[in-house]
Amino acid sequence: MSVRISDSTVRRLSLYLRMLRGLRVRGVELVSSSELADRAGATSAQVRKDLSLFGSCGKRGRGYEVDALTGTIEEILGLSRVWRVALVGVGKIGTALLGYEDMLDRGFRVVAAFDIAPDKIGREIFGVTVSPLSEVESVVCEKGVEIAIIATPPATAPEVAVMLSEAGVGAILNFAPTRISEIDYVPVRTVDLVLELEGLSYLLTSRRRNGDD
Amino acid sequence: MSVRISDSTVRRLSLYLRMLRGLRVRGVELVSSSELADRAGATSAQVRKDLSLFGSCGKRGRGYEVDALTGTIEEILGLSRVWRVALVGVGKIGTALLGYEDMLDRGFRVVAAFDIAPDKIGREIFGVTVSPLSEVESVVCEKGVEIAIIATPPATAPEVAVMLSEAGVGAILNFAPTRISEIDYVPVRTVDLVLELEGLSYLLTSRRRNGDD
DNA sequence: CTTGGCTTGTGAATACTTTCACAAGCCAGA
DNA sequence: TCTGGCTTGTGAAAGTATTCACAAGCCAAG
Ligand SMILES: NC(=O)c1ccc[n+]([C@@H]2O[C@H](COP(=O)([O-])OP(=O)(O)OC[C@H]3O[C@@H](n4cnc5c(N)ncnc54)[C@H](O)[C@@H]3O)[C@@H](O)[C@H]2O)c1
Ligand SMILES: NC(=O)c1ccc[n+]([C@@H]2O[C@H](COP(=O)([O-])OP(=O)(O)OC[C@H]3O[C@@H](n4cnc5c(N)ncnc54)[C@H](O)[C@@H]3O)[C@@H](O)[C@H]2O)c1
Repeated sequence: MSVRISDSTVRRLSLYLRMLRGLRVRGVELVSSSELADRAGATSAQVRKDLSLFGSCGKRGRGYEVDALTGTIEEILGLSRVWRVALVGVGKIGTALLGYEDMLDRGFRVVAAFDIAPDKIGREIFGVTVSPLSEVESVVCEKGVEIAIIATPPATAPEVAVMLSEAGVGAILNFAPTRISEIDYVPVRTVDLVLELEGLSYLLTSRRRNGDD
Repeated sequence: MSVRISDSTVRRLSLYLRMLRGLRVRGVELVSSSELADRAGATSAQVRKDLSLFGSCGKRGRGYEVDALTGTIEEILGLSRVWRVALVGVGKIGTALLGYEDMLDRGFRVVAAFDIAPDKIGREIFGVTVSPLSEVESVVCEKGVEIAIIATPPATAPEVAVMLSEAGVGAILNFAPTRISEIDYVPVRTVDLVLELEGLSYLLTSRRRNGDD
C-alpha cells in the first residue's frame, strides 16, 4: 500500500502543508495546483505529480479541497500528532532552540534537555529542566523522547549520537558540522549553516568569474 | 572555461574541503577517493566524478595531493578569501549566530548587525554593534557587506530581503520559515529547521507503517 | 627493466526527477 | 441539457544524477 516518497517530494509536501494550514485559517476551501506551486517555488505539474503519489483528492475543474488535503498530508508526514523532542547541548544555539515557539506550533514539543556542564545542569530554561547527559537513557525512556536535536560541539556529536540511539531515540537532527553516519537504522539529518554559506560563496564567485550573467 | 557545477556537487565539495583541511593540519599528503568518500558519505566513484569536473589533479595509483586539492576546491568555491556578512534580526537565534566562532574560522566574518527594536540598537554583541535597519543601505555599502543572514520573524523576512538586495547585498541566507523568491538575481537559501524535523517525522511514520523494516 | 598491486578518469548504463502535453472530468450559466 | 472554460491526473519525453566497470597510468620492489 505504501509508495516510497522521495526526499525532495517530502520537502515539498511540508511546504504545501504550511501553505494549506494558512489557507485553512483564512477560510479558503479550494486551492489549485498552480496557486500551491507559486508559493512553494514549484511548478503546477510538479504539485500534481507530488499529490498524485497517494491517490489524490483533487476535483477536476476546481482544485483541491484545503481541508481534506491538509489532513491527508499531515497523515502522510506523520504530523497529525505531537512529537516528543530532546535537545542535547544547551549552549548558544541550544538555548535559542529551546525558546523557538514555532516548533511547538508545528507539532514538536521539547520535553527534555541535556548538557554536561555543571553550571547548566538543573537549570530551567524556557520551561525545560536541563538534565545531565549521564541520565540520557532513563530520561529518554521516561519522557518518551522520539527525536533528538544535537547542539553540542562538533567533536562530541558522534558519541552523543551513539548514546542517543542506544537510549532508544528514533531520529536525530544534528546541528554540529560533523558527519554522523546512520547508527542502527536511526536516521540522521544534519543542518550545516556554514555549508549553506559556502554554497552562496560558490554562486557569487562563479557568477563573478563568468562576467555577471 | 567554466563548467556548471550542480548544487549537490557543490555541497559535496564543501564536505571534501572540510576533510582536506583537517588532513592538512595533521600533515597527511595524499588521500584516495575512497577515503574522502567514507567521511563525506559518498561513494569513491562519486568523489572522482566530482573532482574530474574541473580537470583533476589526482595521481593514478596514489590518490590526490591534499595540499593542491585543498587549494583547487577553495578556488572553485570562492573560499580562499574572507566574506563580509551582515546579520539582520538580533533575537534568540541571531544572537547565537553572532557568537558562532566557526563562521569566522571558515571564512565568513560578521561585520554588521541590524534590528528594529530600540533596546537592541546600539548594543555591542560579540564584538558587533547593532545598527538600526533603517541604516542598512549606508552600512552595507560602507562595510562592504556581501552576504546577509536573515533571522527576523517570518512575516518580515520578505521585505527585509528586498531592502537587503536594494542595498547591494549579493546573496541571502534565510532562517525564517518563509519562502523568499530570488530578487533581482540575488540568490537566496533558506534553512528551515522545522522542515527538517518534518522530514524525520515522515521517516519514522512510514517506517512504522511498513512494519519497521 | 618488469611485474603486481593499487587508484584515477571516464564512457556507458542505470536510476531518479522534472517537465510536457493532453484526454478526462467538473461546474456554472444559458 | 448542452457548452465553454478551467483544472486534474498521468503517460511519455527530457533532463539530471549516480553507479558500474575497466583501460590507463603510477610506483615500489625485486
Ligand atoms: N552558535 C551558533 O549559532 C551555531 C549555529 C549553527 C551550528 N552551531 C553548532 O552547534 C553546536 C553548538 O554551538 P554553540 O555555539 O551553541 O556552542 P556552545 O559552546 O555555546 O554550546 C555547546 C554546549 O554543549 C555542551 N556540551 C559539550 N559537550 C557535550 C556533551 N558531550 N554532551 C552534552 N552537552 C555537551 C556544552 O556544555 C555547552 O553548553 C556546535 O557544533 C556548532 O558548530 C552553532
Ligand atoms: N529561535 C530559534 O531557535 C530559531 C531556529 C530556527 C529558525 N528561527 C527563525 O528565526 C527567526 C527569528 O527567531 P527568534 O527565535 O530569534 O525570534 P526573536 O523574536 O527572538 O528575534 C527576532 C528579532 O528580530 C527583530 N526584528 C523584527 N522585525 C525586524 C525587522 N523588520 N528588521 C530587523 N529586525 C527585526 C526583533 O526585534 C528581534 O530582535 C524566526 O523567523 C524564526 O522562525 C528561530
